[in-house]
Amino acid sequence: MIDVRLLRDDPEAVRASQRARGADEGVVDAVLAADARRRAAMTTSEGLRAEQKALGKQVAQAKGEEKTALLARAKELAEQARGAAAEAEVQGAEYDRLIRSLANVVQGAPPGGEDDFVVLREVGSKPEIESPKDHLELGELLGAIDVERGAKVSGSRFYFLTGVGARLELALLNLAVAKAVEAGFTPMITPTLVKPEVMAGTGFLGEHADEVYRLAADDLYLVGTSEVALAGYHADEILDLSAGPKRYAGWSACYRREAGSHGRDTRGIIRVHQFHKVEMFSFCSLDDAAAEHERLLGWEEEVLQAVEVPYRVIDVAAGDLGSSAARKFDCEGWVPSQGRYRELTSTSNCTTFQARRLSVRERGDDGSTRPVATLNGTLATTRWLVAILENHQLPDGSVRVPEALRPYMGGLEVLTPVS
RNA sequence: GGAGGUGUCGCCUAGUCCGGUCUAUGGCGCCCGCCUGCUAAGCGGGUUUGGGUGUUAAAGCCCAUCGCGGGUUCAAAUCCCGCCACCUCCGCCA
Repeated sequence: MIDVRLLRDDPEAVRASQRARGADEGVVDAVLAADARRRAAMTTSEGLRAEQKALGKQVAQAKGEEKTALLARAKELAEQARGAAAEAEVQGAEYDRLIRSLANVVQGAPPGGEDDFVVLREVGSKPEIESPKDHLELGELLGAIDVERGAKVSGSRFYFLTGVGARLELALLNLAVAKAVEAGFTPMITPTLVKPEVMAGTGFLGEHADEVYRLAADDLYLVGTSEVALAGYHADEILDLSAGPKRYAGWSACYRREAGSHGRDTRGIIRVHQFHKVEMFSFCSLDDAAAEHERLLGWEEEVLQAVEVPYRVIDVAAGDLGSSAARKFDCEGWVPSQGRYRELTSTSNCTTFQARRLSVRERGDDGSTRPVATLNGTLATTRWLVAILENHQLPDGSVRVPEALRPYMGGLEVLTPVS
């Protein structure tokens, strides 16, 4: 949810943002009109209510005939007040629906759609591999990935990580947690089922609602990332951020329906319904948010470098941002079998968009409250196994274990094919 | 799944039976001031949150807020219904 004051004071800024996203800018004026109606209805309703309360006090003290007369008047007023309150509620709900339909105001992202990203830098050198095997072939050789049985048990886009595959994922996630702890994050293991208001608060029930698994019988949602639970962690709280941002590293399973991506990335574990992720989440002051965003990106790059995967950093275009994000940087790892970069991390600055919906605030110097900024970023996911396996493969199908992961794999240096 | 209990403005707490005098009591903590070599004590004042109105900004005024949502009533912390969380016990169960 964006700041209604920004909308009133500078509607053109919001229209420009909507244009940059390729979204409907007419909503801006619809919200403004609804806001005016809402406030008018509220003033009427509150005035009547004040009158009613005053009269109520007279009723309490009056006696006999006077009381009877006042009571008659009070009943009439109560009826009017009820009507006005109902009208105010209708207008308020309409305003709420409209303002929640607005995406966050873009901040510095390049204009355009999915293909209009800007490459900020490329890091690491791509390995020279003659006819590289893809991650699934490697995974099967190593006894690390079993998609056939995944499909047997759960359907397409499910898999088992087996043996060294399971160990490799645990090693990767543990490395990520260790890095996070080193950087001062509080590690968290989060719920993966959340209430509707939390899911809505993070902005995932907007245009991407069909990506989310819902358990109708319990009215709960399966999270697509621990960002959801972490954002909700401080809902309805007033935080003290005077000592700096509150930083959490969430470890969780993530669930995605992948509706609308039929036929894309059907091979292997690039696009799956369930995976694991270590996610950074930061609550910080709005003033500090852009700098914090750079820091999150820095930590992502640190882990990518630790596992020795070549990558590039892109500044995601406005039209490809989620509704909560004002700006987003992705790190894309090199995938030799595809000869291209694929998304491995994504860090978003959601400014105050999520915090407003979830009511996460901090206290200003003057004692007033204001919404905080929230940011998130990927520190490691199951998908990284694709890049790790492929970039470190050897001609015989063995895979060199990056040094940083070895301590988490009992010192194992090379994964070798099982006979 | 069943029975009982609890939920009040940071924390503790009064009020709920019997609706209006609740503009929610008191203590602790915190903030401001006074007083006193300093500190402590003492004294006085302030201290939920959201919104509306107003303004250069503010003050002020108004509405809502006693776990959440409904209902009854001229009027609800208080009465009724539903839900949630926590505690105690019973049953069941990886």
